[in-house]
Amino acid sequence: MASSTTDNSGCVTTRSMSELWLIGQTEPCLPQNVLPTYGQVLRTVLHNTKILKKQKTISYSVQQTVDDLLRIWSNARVPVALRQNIVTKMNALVDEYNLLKKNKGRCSATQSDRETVFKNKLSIIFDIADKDADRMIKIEEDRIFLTDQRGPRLMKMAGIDKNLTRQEERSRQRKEAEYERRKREQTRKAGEASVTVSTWQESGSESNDSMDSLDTDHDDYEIEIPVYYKKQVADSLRPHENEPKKPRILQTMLNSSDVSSTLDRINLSDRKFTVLAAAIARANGEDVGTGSLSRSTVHRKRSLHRSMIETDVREEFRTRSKSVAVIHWDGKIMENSTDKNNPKAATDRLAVVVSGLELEKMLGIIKIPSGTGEAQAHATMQLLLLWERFKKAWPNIDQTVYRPLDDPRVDDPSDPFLQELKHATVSFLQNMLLAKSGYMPREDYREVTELCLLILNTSVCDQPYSFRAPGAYHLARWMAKLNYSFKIYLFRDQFKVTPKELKSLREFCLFASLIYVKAWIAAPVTCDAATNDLVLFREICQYARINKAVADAARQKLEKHLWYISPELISFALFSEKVPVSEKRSIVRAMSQAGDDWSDRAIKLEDCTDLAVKELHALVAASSTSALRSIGIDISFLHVDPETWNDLPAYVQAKSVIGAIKVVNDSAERSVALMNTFNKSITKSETEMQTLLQVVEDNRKRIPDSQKSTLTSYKTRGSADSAGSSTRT
DNA sequence: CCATCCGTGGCTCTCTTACG
DNA sequence: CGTAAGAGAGCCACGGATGG
Repeated sequence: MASSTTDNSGCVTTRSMSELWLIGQTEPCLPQNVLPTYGQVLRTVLHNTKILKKQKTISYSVQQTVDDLLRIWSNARVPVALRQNIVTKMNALVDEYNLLKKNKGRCSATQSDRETVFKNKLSIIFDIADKDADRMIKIEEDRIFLTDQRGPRLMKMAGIDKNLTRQEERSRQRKEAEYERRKREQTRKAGEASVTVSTWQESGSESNDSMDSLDTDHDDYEIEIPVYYKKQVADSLRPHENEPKKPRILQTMLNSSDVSSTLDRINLSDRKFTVLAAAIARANGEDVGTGSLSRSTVHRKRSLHRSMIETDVREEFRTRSKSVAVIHWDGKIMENSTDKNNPKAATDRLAVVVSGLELEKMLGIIKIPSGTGEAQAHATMQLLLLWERFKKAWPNIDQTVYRPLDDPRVDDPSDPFLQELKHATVSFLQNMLLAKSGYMPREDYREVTELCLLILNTSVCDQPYSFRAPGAYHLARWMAKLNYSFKIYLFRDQFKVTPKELKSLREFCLFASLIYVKAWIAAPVTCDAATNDLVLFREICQYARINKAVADAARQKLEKHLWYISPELISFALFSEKVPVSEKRSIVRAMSQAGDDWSDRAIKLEDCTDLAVKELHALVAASSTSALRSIGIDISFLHVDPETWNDLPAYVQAKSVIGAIKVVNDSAERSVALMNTFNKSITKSETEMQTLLQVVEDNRKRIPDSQKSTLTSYKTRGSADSAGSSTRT
């Protein structure tokens, strides 16, 4: 606010000055649309005497206030008591207040009781109605109004509702402040004018006269102004020469998208930056009052810059040369901070990242909108609660005593399906563990593998397996879910779980250990993805015999994720070791029959019917060949028999290209971590969140560390900086 | 005169801390 | 150990200021 705190004298008052003990801010006049309360009357009386300091006595002020009061009551058409009685009543009020104030230092119970009583009294009506008023009032509406004013005090005159009155009250206060400001501004301008005159006429007396005529109150501030303007006038005589460069760091900071993006990156709130900006500007010798600086301004500017940077980043990404790129995604359950209706609900966030040659770009982090996503999020959240319990119980659990899966269905001799699965899984996982450790993408994969083997009652190594303590669940959602469930299930004897929980845990572990883990672990191998997915799909269909509900749910889920057997990617199967040569021949034949038509795009496999009995070559479509060609692979080997492909350099090279495409989600997981950091800060709106994440990613990329060399040389984004500031000036 | 900008108040929510 | 209070956050609406 412009009213400076240095003005301790004169007509300008500060809030702290007009603050009175126990009753708050003084009021220059009574409220016009209600019947005033004790508090309002007292505040007005004291305003006239204490604040204005016009040498008005208490009794004079009381008289004035009584007049005002009578006018208001007559507006309300309520008959009032005799004037003399009102004056007496008001004097008594002032006396009571003064007496109370005199003893305010005392800490006795009596005093505090008195204060409370008095405080309560402040908010009730200062009743000056005639004692027969109720009988005398003819209009029913007026009677209701008086009754209301004596009680809840909700009504206002002329039927104005409460909100409107509050607005009016605000508006009135604004007008008052504005009036004071304008008065000072006039004084200041008068000072300026007079100085100009005085420099011309070499006479200072006139300026004093003009100021006197304008305002009788002088203070330091008003006196200083002419000096300043004298300097200005003096400077204007020789312009562009000695003019001190006005520091404009405030504007520059606000208009710099670089500053804005850095703020986003370091997760600084609007308000904090507002304070910081003021401090910086002041350190730079700039008057904060001249520029625009408020939390709202900062908020708007940041929002603006965010969207600008985002469009910039997107445009840059769109126009850059395209090469082979892969989409990664990774999900995590987190609290849905951008949903206003239900902020505590869990949602499934899916980070989508595209990576390729010298390129890694986060496309966005989306909410999974589908019902299954929500249901899954809900389920996982439930599991998290269980997990929390388990974590607490962990220290008391004997790690050497665990019980593997003991479901009778596995050993059912009438149905060998599960047993076959078990054998396949165990041998697969053991191979996996024995294979060169480099194959394990990450440690948590290994853990899941080992847990799975334990579930299937297979020893992992000679010595007793040492379990990891349950950690934070910052893992990818499936990984986490597998991890929790396996561990809890293994120690189900030592950890209290409800029968219902146990049942669902068993179902989950059965399915996961026999089918899911195998597919999950094998998923990173690009070349085998197609055939793996197909096998997985078949297994799930067969699993319906064991548990139809689980199988159906899994199949529905999988049907949405069958990218690798979509027409465009099915050709990757040509490079798989797992696909028999005969099948490869069929695929090639199908490809040559289907032609090479890029226009028929099909990223997603639409038709899932009969998938369980289809072979890979049945999924080939027109875009299969062209997709292969489009990523820069020499497809000449297609004309040769698959038997001899491994001898062809073109094939070997193509295979390495395909194999190099990462299916593992490191980058996506980084993005998830990013999302996690900003989940509950800076913004609450979804679109802002998206732009924010883009901005932060961009900033992190441009400024990877805080070394001086980095800081001095990083490329700033957005040339609109200077344009922005110039338009403002 | 109108469009746009700016600052403030107010709302709701979360997180921390002090207190009983 | 639970709870109330307070601080701090984002965001929206509103009204005044301002500049073309």
